[in-house]
Amino acid sequence: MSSKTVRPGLKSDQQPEKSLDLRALRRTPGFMLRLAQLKFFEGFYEEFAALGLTPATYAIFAVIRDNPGVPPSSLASLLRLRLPNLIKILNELESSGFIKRNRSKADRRAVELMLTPKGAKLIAEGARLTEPYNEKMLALLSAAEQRTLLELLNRLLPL
Amino acid sequence: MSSKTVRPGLKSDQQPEKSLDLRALRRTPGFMLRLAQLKFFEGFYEEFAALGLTPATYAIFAVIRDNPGVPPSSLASLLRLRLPNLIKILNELESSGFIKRNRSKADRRAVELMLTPKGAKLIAEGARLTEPYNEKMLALLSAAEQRTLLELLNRLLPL
DNA sequence: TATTGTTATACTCTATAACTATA
DNA sequence: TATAGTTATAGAGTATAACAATA
Repeated sequence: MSSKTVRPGLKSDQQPEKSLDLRALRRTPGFMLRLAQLKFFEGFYEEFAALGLTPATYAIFAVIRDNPGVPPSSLASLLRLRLPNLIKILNELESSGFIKRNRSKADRRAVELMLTPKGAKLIAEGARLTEPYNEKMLALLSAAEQRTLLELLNRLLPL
Repeated sequence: MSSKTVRPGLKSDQQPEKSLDLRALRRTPGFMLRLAQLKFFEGFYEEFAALGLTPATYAIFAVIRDNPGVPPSSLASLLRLRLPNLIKILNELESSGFIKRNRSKADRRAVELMLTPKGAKLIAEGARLTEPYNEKMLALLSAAEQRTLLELLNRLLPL
């Protein structure tokens, strides 16, 4: 993976602001979700920097791994990426040798995405970092609470 | 507020992808948090489009309302915005007459942010939309589950 | 004509560097 | 010298329009 994808992220040395009334924002799920997502993404860049994986490429690799032959259009709608933006990422991943594009024989407009052995190796290495990464991000919650949070998010989002 | 801040968002007519193995992503909190945040932000733009409020300006207004005199630096670190990016938003809000900047008498480098009556009126109108908006976004969860989700997010994030 | 993939491109968001004025 | 605010600007993410190939 190219190293330019590794971002610095916000400095983590900033302690929570004191003596401000934040009750309104704390009761705002959308705001709290944004902060939570920032926390996870910043932690991701630190944890997976060595592999050059970003949240987007990690998800792309995982879906292709579990669904070989998935077309770009399905991948885009699933990951909530616009097709042209996904195509740009796929172009980089293909020219770097991580994925392969096959034309479908049934419908020659359609493209079937596959991991190359190099791509399969990369996502396998990434998968080994996933458990400790999630544990670090969720460390402030008990094991039961972690399961509850994940379950509530899944019910909130009809995937 | 300027109408250019109203964004279309993703089409909501896309039904969840069927017959794909998404178990890995469903067990990935970071990915689910991203989807949840997208859902809330897209819903926000629809709900608050008439007022011209964005998630960012809503949060800015709410913090200044509850903490009159708060300096831009505190606001930036609280909302996880870089100071230069916040300044650009504050410039627009001030030239539109929603906020006011005062120089601190104790330290003339410091700026104290206040809402104008026009700004106070706008966030008050926004606040009236907040309850039904949150209820719509969280409709797939029971009232108890909604409270649990919010509590878990708060514990995850030491504000 | 409609659909899949793709390119080109514009816009928004987010980042760093450098400047000012005060301390 | 250090800090708060600001400006300028570059980079990443995300949006639409238009096109080619195929159905």
